[in-house]
Amino acid sequence: MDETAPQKGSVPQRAIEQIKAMIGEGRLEPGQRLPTERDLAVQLGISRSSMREAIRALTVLGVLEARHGSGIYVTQLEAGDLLETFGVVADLSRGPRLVELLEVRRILESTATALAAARITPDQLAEVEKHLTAMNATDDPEVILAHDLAFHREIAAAAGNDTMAAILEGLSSRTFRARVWRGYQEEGAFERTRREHAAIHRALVAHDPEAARAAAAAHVGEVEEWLRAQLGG
Amino acid sequence: MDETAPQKGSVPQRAIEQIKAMIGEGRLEPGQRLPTERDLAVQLGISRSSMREAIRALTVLGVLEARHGSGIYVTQLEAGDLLETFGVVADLSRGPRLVELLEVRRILESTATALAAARITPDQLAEVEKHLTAMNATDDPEVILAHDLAFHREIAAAAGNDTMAAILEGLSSRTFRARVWRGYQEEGAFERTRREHAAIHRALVAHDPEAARAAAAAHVGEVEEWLRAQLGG
DNA sequence: CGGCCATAGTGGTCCGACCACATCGCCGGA
DNA sequence: TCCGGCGATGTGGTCGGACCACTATGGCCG
Repeated sequence: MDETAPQKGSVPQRAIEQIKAMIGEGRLEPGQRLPTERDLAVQLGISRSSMREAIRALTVLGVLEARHGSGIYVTQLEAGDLLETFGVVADLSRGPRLVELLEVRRILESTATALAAARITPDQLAEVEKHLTAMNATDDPEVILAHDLAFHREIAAAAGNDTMAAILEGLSSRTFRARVWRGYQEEGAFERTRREHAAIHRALVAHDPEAARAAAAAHVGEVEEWLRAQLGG
Repeated sequence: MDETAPQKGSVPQRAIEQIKAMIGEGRLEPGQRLPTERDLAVQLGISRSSMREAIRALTVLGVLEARHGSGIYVTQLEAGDLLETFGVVADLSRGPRLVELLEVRRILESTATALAAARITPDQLAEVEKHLTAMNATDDPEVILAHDLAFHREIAAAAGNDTMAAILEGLSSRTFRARVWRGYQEEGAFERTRREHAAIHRALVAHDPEAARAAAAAHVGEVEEWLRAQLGG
C-alpha cells in the first residue's frame, strides 16, 4: 500500500539515486537550490542523518554543493565539477597502474596537443608562451612544476574539449606529478624537458597537428619509459 | 597545545583526507579491515555521525567498502573500483558534452582496439567472436546492446591496460548508450553497425593494429557525427 | 563429531539537541 | 530620506545516544 518503492540498497544509496534521477529528468537544474536537508528528508521519508550522507556523497562527486547557512545547490554540472574525483585515482595509484595512467595521458595529451595546434588562437598561444618563458627562467622545482602544469593546461584548453581537459587535469594532479617527477627530474631531465616543451611550442606556432602530436607523445612517453624502467629494475 | 591539526574544511572532509592519507602512506593496505566506526571516530576525535559521512564518501569513491555486520574494508584499489564513479559523468551529461565524451571515447577506443589487435590471444579472440555472433543472431535491441557492450569490453581487456578499460567502461555505461543509441539505431543503423563490428573483428584476426584503429575510430565516429548533427539541427 | 543456535559485535538508521554561519529586514541615527 | 549596523530567522554542521539488522563466532546439544 505504501507509496515508497521496495527497499533496494541502503537508505542513503536510494536517496542518492533519487536525487540523481531528479537531475537527470530535469526536475533539478544546474545552479538551482534544493529544499532544506530537513524538508528533503521528509519528502523521501528518511531521517536527516541518512539524507546528510546522501548529500555528502553527491558533494564529493561534484554534483551538489552545500553552502553553510545558505542552502544546497546543484553545481553547474560542468566537466570540471564532475571529474574532480578523477584525481583520487591518480593519488591512490601505485606501481604498474601509474604506468597505465601515464599511457592514458600520453594518448589523450598527444591528441589534445594536435587539436590545439590546429585551433589555438594568438591569445591562447601567448598564454602558453608566458608559462614556457617563466618555466625556463627559474630553477626552483616548485615554480617549474606549477608552470609546467599551467603550460599543459592551457594547451588542453585550446583543444576545445572541456571533458578531455578535465580528465587530463586529473591525470596531472599536483600530488601525482610530484610523486612521479621527483625522481625523474633529479636525474638531470630538466634540459631534456625544456627541449621537449620547445618542440611542442614550435609545433603549436606552426599550426602543425602531426608534429604537435609526436612532440607531446614523446614528451609523456619519456616519463612513461623512465617509470617503466624504475619498476622493472 | 592540542594535538589536533588546525581546522581546515569541514570535520568529515578532514576525516576523508586523513583516511586517504593513511592509505597513501601504506598504513592501510588493500583488502585490510579498518577499526570500527566507533573506534575510528574516537581516534580522530569526531562524532560517529561525521565519521559515517566520511566513510560514505569514500565508499562512493570506491576506496572503502562497508559490509553490514562485518566491518569496513579497503577495496583492492583496482582501476575498476576507483573509476566506477566515472559513469556518473556520462549519466548526468547532456548536449554538447555528450559529443565531447564520445570524442574521448573515440580516441581511447581506437587506441585500445589497436593495442588489442597486436596482443590479443586466441582465447580472448574467441570470446570476442562469441559476442559478435550472438549480436548478429538476434534483433532484440536489449540483447544486442548487452553483447555490443561485452564485445567492446573484451577488446578493451585484451589491450592490456586495465585503467583504460575502466575508463572506457564508464564511457559506455548502460544508461549512457541507451540514451544516445536509441535514436541512432532507430534510423536503421543496425546493418552499418554490423559491418563496422565485422571490420573491427577482421582487423583483430589479422593482428593489424592500424586497421583496427581505423575501424574503431570510424565506428565511434559514426555515432559521434550523428549526435553532432542531432544537436546542430 | 557435526550441525544448530544463542550471543556479542558490527554497520545501518533514526531522533533530538545545539552550534556556526548567511541572509535579510528592521530600526535608529545622520 | 538614506544608510549602516545589528539582531532575528533559517540554513547547514556537529554531536550524542538509542535502537535495529546483520554477521560471525563459539559453545552446546543431539
